[in-house]
Amino acid sequence: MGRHKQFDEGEVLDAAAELFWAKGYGATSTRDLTRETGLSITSLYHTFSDKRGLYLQVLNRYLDRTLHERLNRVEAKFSPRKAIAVFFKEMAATSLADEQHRGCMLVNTAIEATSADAELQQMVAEETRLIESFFLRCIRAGQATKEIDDAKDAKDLARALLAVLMGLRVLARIRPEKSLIEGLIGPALSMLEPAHPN
Amino acid sequence: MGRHKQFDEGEVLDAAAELFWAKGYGATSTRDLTRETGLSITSLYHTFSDKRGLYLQVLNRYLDRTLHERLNRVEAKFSPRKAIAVFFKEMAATSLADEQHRGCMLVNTAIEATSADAELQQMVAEETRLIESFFLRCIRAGQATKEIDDAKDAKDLARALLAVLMGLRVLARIRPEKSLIEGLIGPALSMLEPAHPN
DNA sequence: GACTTATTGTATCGACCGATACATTATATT
DNA sequence: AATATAATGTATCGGTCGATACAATAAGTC
Repeated sequence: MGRHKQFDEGEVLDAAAELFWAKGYGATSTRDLTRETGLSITSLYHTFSDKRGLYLQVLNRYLDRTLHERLNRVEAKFSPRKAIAVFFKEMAATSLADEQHRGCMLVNTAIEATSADAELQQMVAEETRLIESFFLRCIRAGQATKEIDDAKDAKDLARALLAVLMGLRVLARIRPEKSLIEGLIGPALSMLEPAHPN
Repeated sequence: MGRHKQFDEGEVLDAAAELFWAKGYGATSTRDLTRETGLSITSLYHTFSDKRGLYLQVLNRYLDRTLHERLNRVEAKFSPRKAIAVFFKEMAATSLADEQHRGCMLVNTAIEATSADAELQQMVAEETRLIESFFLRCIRAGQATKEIDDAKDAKDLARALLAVLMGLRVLARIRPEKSLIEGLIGPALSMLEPAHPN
């Protein structure tokens, strides 16, 4: 065998994520990446194939850490209704805590990825289906226990929640105001509430 | 005086919009713009100052035609509750009718514009406040006539509707499915409904 | 019709892009 | 220690970027 890597791959992906997340794929140059990661351009290409390969690994790492972990955790830990609420509250808190106002890397990718990169588009679309199906499972489970209004269509409810989430993440990037981001959650969650007498 | 322009400025802006809307600002080159508009690079720069100046004019024209017109029309023509519903339904129809799945140019700009262009960011933020205030006016007017649940906070309701709209436009770009885009509107509008007895 | 002024076309600038060639260095195996 | 192999550093490739210089052209004013 030969020489060992002198860097930690995870740390490099984190450093690259800083750039890709804040500036997007196109606006991040390979020079930017060498500066931020400390790696030479040769090592970058040797390890991650090319710029797009690096981006895909960065995005997958981001999704695992920011999204999948949260989805799994809240679904396992809370009642259906509560899981959705906690999910949104954590998303709001995470968004507001980011001083760079980078928004959501998935949403950013969704907007930047054109039809020229069908594979990436497909990946992003699939990820939103994952979120939608989380909402749908929670809603159906909650409807079974009357925790959630079962007069409403579960599929459409899940779709609406997905839209609220995407919107929250867009707004977090351009208008990272506590009152805006946190305020919108209440009415969104009220979609789930059973109708109550006046 | 000298020679007259040999092109219609509006047509040029429309042609440029095709590119900027579909590919974004950064991914559209000045060569692309000359090809699509038919203008020489000299005329482009002479007329619109530079690439960014052209983009700003394109965006403003887009907002006037796609957003402002619709806001003014539905608010003047329909009851508050109905105005919001028609606004969303038209947005859904417009989104689904776009075979190129370009989404919303305002949302696309919101995501692509980094803190490096504070002026553009401010412009986008201001535009979302315009939409939010439309929702807020409708909600308050609807609450006064009991057409909209007046037990809910009008500001937060408007914020939630804004998020749904942004989310709808994101989804329209990556998942332009009729059932998804149209389905999410029902639950979103149900946020406005007065609570009803079981 | 001479002159002025605005528009247009061509050719090109320096900068930066993603990517690679090639030599060098370091480490595991034998 | 010799050798094989992987990681690294430097230098640079051809291509494209946004923008401009400059000459040519056309249409207004006098």
